[in-house]
Amino acid sequence: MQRTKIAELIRTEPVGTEVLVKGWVKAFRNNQFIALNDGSTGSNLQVVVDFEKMDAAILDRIKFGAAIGARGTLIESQGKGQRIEVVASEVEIYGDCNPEVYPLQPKKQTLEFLRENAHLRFRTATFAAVFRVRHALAFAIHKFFNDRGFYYLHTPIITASDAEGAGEMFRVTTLPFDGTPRNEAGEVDFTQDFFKRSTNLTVSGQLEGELGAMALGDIYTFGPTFRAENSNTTRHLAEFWMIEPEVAFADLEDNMNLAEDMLQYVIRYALENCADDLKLLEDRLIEEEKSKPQDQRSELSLIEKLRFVLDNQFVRLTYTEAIDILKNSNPNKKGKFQYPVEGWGTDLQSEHERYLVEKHFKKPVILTNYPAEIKAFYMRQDDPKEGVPGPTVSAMDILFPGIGEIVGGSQREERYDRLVRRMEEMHIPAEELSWYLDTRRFGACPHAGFGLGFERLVLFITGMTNIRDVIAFPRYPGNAEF
RNA sequence: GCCUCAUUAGCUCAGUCGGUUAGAGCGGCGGACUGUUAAUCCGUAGGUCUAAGGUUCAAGUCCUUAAUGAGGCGCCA
Repeated sequence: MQRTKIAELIRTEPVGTEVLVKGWVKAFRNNQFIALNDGSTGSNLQVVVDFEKMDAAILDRIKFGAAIGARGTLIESQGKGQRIEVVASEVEIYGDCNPEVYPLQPKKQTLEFLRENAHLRFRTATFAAVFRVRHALAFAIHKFFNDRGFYYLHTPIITASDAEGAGEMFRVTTLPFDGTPRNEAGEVDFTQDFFKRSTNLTVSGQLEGELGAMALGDIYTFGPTFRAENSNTTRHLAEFWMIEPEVAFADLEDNMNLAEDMLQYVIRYALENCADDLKLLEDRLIEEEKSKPQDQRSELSLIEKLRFVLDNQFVRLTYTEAIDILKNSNPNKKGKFQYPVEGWGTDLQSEHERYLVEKHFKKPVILTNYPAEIKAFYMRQDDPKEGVPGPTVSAMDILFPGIGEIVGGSQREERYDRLVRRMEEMHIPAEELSWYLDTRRFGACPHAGFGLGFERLVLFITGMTNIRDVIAFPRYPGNAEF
């Protein structure tokens, strides 16, 4: 007999038919009622067994966590709390689960405990919901770009370019640590390495992405990204997934529109396709915040927050405008900022970004036209503008409440001379990036793109608070478990 | 990397001013009940108080160092 998934049964409710269901025991109440979950939905299916007729040896093996199959008739539930249930005529045990040694318990477990048992945490309702939503978001991103005529470009994971300055890199090598080959100058001789040169894991697919965009028009990447920064926060991972669209014949305005459309599209997709899981995550968040003082709780529920992002345009303002707002803000005047906002030209601290997003505007904010000094070499140099103290670039950062920077992007500097001059100023070796500069020598065009931290998006949409809880097996300083 | 806080039963936590035998809930185990919904009821076992050193007549409690975890900051997506 063909097994039916629980999500299918709940959707179609084929009352009166014989069904076979397979899943894991989430509860066994009253020696009679099995709550069965197979991962197809957060909802459990109630399987009713007749303990007087059932083999006692089987009955005894129906434990929390055990994998079982149950065959029987699907009926309208005789009890409250669910619409349908299966009256089992036969129960088969596939895998026992000894409660004396099984780390999980049918109770609330802390996220910290589950993080240490990441190999088992998919089995909890919260994490199953997180990973179903994560899947839906990944799918929605591909759908969004595909429907708009973007091509999914796989940029390399191993890269020889060390010139981006996007962060510390993980070295990739097959050279031995003991007796590492040296050249005459005493330096490590990378000509003997696998690639005959020094290589690292990628910190960004952008430069390669730009190459694709110069022929395919609109491309995006969606792949693993590695940063060897010693970052210990709830927003950073050493291995994370990044989405990087790159669009030919586009300027900063187009770039902002694309990013805002994409974020709203995937949030709408999640609301429409993950309603049950989002409700579960919303309830979890409410429960978690009960232990917090009133003023630290969220003003909006999770689903309200997501709808709010859909219903409101993101605020767009320049760095220069943001500095003015911050300078004149109450916390700045009263000395409440740890880093007082004094002048134009320094980077914003996360407390400043939080103030703008969470207190001043209370909605997502796109900050643009940052000082050139604090941004990457490839960003397009703006024309001087009245009231702006120094040179700026066509950069944009999208700031989300609770997350901070979720998107960072820019219009790219397509003018060869200006790009090369900027690289010289920033001591970036042009010869190493000659392939990149070729895009500016042959058929250059205005273009723009951005990077979206996928886990930060998942974090925002699931209402989880630690990025280590929205990726299956998080990698961060001191931890590469599982 | 810096700052703050934490570490007591399988899990979540309480433990008073340093003072006799370290407690609770959940979970486990045994039993009862049998239309339950975190099932309920009765009984029961379970502890190197993170580690090492120190102060003291006496340390879960005070001090030092370390490990691990959490949160904040920096770096950023």
